[in-house]
Amino acid sequence: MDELVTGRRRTYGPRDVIVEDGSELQEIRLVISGLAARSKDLSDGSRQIMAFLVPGDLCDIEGFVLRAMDHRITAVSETTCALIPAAEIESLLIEFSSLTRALWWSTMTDSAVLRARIIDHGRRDARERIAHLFYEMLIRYRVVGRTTDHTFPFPVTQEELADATGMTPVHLGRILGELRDEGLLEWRRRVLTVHDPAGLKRVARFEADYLHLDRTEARDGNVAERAGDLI
Amino acid sequence: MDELVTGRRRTYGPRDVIVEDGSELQEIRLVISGLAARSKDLSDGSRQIMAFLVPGDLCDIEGFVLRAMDHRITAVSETTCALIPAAEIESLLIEFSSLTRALWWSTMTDSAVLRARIIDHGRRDARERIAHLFYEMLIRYRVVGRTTDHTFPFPVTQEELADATGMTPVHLGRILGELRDEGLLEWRRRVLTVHDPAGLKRVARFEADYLHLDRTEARDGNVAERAGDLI
DNA sequence: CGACGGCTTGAGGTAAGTCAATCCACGTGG
DNA sequence: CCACGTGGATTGACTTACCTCAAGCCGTCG
Repeated sequence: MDELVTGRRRTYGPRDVIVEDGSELQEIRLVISGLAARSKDLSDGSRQIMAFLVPGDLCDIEGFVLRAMDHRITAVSETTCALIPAAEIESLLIEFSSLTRALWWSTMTDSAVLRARIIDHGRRDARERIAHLFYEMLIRYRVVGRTTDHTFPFPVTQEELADATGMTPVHLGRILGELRDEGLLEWRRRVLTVHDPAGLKRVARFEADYLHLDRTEARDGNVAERAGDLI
Repeated sequence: MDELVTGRRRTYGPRDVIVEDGSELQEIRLVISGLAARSKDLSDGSRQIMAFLVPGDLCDIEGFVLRAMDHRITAVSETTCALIPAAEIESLLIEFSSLTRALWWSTMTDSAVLRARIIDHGRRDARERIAHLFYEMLIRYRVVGRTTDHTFPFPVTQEELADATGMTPVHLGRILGELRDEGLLEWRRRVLTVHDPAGLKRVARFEADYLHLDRTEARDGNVAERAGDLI
């Protein structure tokens, strides 16, 4: 690794954007000094910082493996990064078998989902969190071909759902009742039925980018066909 | 991938533990059917589910790469997994250069930190979250050799810190004042001084396992020397 | 039939949010 | 060297989202 960081460097001032949300990358950045932050700006103007990057941390391998960044990296204080050029990385990818690449890709998307969960907990209220989780699960079940409409078995208890969304079973139950009364969904007998997907997506303030469905390197290329109406 | 899943399988009933927290792994599990959850049980009896695993998701590559799991995986409904034996995976690792392995390891520890953040947000209050973040940063700065005592430059604004801990700058400021008044720490002029590391660790309910410091495959093996007193 | 696990409903209580004023340190220019 | 402006921190009064405890309900299974 050391030999890679001897190359080109770049220094960013406080609040400078190091890697833009949505960008496709030609190089990987390694923090040499300073402090940077992974963050996501939400539609309502709030922001969630998901991680701080200290010297020695890599900024954007996910952008490289997944093709597009699903969040932004900014300098907090003055920060200098080593730029590891595309060529160096490409040579790495060549040594990967397709299985290795699939594993790599899978862990990256897992992290992306974790980041989404952090945003949920940090900057969304109970309604939004529940809606977001349900909508995400709907898409994921669709993508793996476990359902073709807006219904799927979701065999968790309210207590488990509360543990996932970081709230009390009691409060979860209340909000669930609201969503039901509003005709958005029904969740009875361990089966979830989404009556109004568009409405659910709206209350969740859902953005699908973090699932990286467009570039699925996995076995099926027909994601659009399976979940296109939801994204 | 398909050819790997033709082998041995195992089925788990609801609430069965699929992979235990802290275990070292001999095989990787792939969810074939059912629903599983990554979760962590906290000392106060509460639990945080960090992700649901649907068919096609891998359970425990992190346990394989990082050596020990930092959380637990349980079946939610009846779940069957394909067991991919160690030998298959070892053969993968052989094709990795040490650089590839370093990258791999780095993304895995990143995910672990993300999971810690989810636990923070879901199951800890403002005090605990702030304390936890500060303590984690202290350790990370120590590990990369940026400080040797309990002081380090932490040049973020209160607003940024609030965005990271998922709260309001106002509330953050109040709690910060409490921690200061209690003599735990001081954070002035962008420099953090931890007066009482043990106390801070206690209010954070900090457990170091998720940082995977024991098995650092990175360039320095002297983590214990650098941060041993904190863990 | 009763028992049990899970869901629902209700009445308070508390942590954290909102809005807004004030304060303080620092930098800049007259 | 002081006046001023600015970004960030602090303080206060009030509101709200969510929690706690506790009782009641309902479907399932023995």
